[in-house]
Amino acid sequence: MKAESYHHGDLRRALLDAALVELADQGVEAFSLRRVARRAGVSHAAPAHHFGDVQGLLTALAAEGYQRFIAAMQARQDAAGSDPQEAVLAAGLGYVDFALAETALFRLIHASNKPDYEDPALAAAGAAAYGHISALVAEATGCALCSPELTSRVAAIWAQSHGLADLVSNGRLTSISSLTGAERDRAILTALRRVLLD
Amino acid sequence: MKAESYHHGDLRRALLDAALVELADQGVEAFSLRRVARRAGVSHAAPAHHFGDVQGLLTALAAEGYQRFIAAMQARQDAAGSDPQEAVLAAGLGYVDFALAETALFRLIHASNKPDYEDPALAAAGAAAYGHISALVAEATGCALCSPELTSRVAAIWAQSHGLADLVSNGRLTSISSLTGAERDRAILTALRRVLLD
DNA sequence: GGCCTATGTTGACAGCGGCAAGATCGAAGA
DNA sequence: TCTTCGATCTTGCCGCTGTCAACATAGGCC
Repeated sequence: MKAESYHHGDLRRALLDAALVELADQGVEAFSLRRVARRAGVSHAAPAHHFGDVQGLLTALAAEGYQRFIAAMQARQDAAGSDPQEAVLAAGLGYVDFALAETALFRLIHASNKPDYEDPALAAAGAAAYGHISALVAEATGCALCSPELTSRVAAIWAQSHGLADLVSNGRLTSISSLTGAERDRAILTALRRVLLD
Repeated sequence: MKAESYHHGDLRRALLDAALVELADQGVEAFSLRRVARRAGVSHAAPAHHFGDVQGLLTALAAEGYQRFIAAMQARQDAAGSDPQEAVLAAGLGYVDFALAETALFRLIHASNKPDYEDPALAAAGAAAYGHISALVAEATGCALCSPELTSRVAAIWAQSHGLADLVSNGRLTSISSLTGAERDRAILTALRRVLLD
């Protein structure tokens, strides 16, 4: 992990970190691979050896994004009680947390076609996120796994969480995005609770 | 409206039309101003005289997008009965219709920061969309206009419609996006009905 | 010790958005 | 009717981008 040598040591990791900063700074739409390389202190063509092209880098970044996304939901669940229905609501709060804290990453995952979603690692990461929510809803509703009833309920909960996260992080729902902290949490919980759970 | 003359006649309109095609073809992220100009059969610098820069063009396009968006909701409402609650559900269906039929335009409006949302025309178009839904929910719930109760309910309905539209148009909710026609409508309605209206 | 491959660099290319300077046209006023 | 003037459109340039090919370096394996 030498700092100044010709070979970097862990350039792949360094590029991913730089890309996260670039993404937060510039957003998905203005993302520049050359700027990422500059941030990492490396020539503009170096990333190609690790990610192929810009799509490769964004695909890897999206896979990491899904992990952070799940972690954000899990963090709220850990803070909440063990009641299954509370867990669903907590996950919804975490969903919105993630959209607000890492908006660009959220958009990369949910509103961009730059990543390659056929990529196995990315597909797996996405499936893990779906599985996470699905399991929560299954517990809260008592629906059998893979039952039509469950998928229908998951769709409703997911859509509500996602809609809130997207609208609030974009500033489209000013009635909520103008709030902060506990007040915002309360407003989001109110909306989440409007979705029938049982 | 001469076709082959040096001066186009209505290049502004022609550019907007070409931009709609470009948007549908390439998506927001790969949108190219020069390609729009080529589509319109005009030099690459011509659009600048009508829209300033690419942001200007996309801003104008987004404003038109909002009108189409409202029209899509209205179309479903017209097909539905006059019951206020049915109207809300119909608008939700129209919301999803729009996201599926004009995905790129939907993304331009809801998940892009390329347009300038400070632009008065665009801000007005966006406010009109909010007002449209808000009025529907007010009628369906009997809440007073501008009451906190109403804004809270609007948030819930809006989020559900938006979440469904976004997830389905992105193919994230395969359980719904794999359906078509009446089957899909039914699945969406089921999810929409899970949001409490009264 | 000597090669070999992974990992870097440099330089080129076309396409992009934006700007400046020139060409063309339509219309308004002398 | 003629002329001038401003709006509209073109051409050409700039720096930026992503990608590719050719070359440099270094660490590991025989």
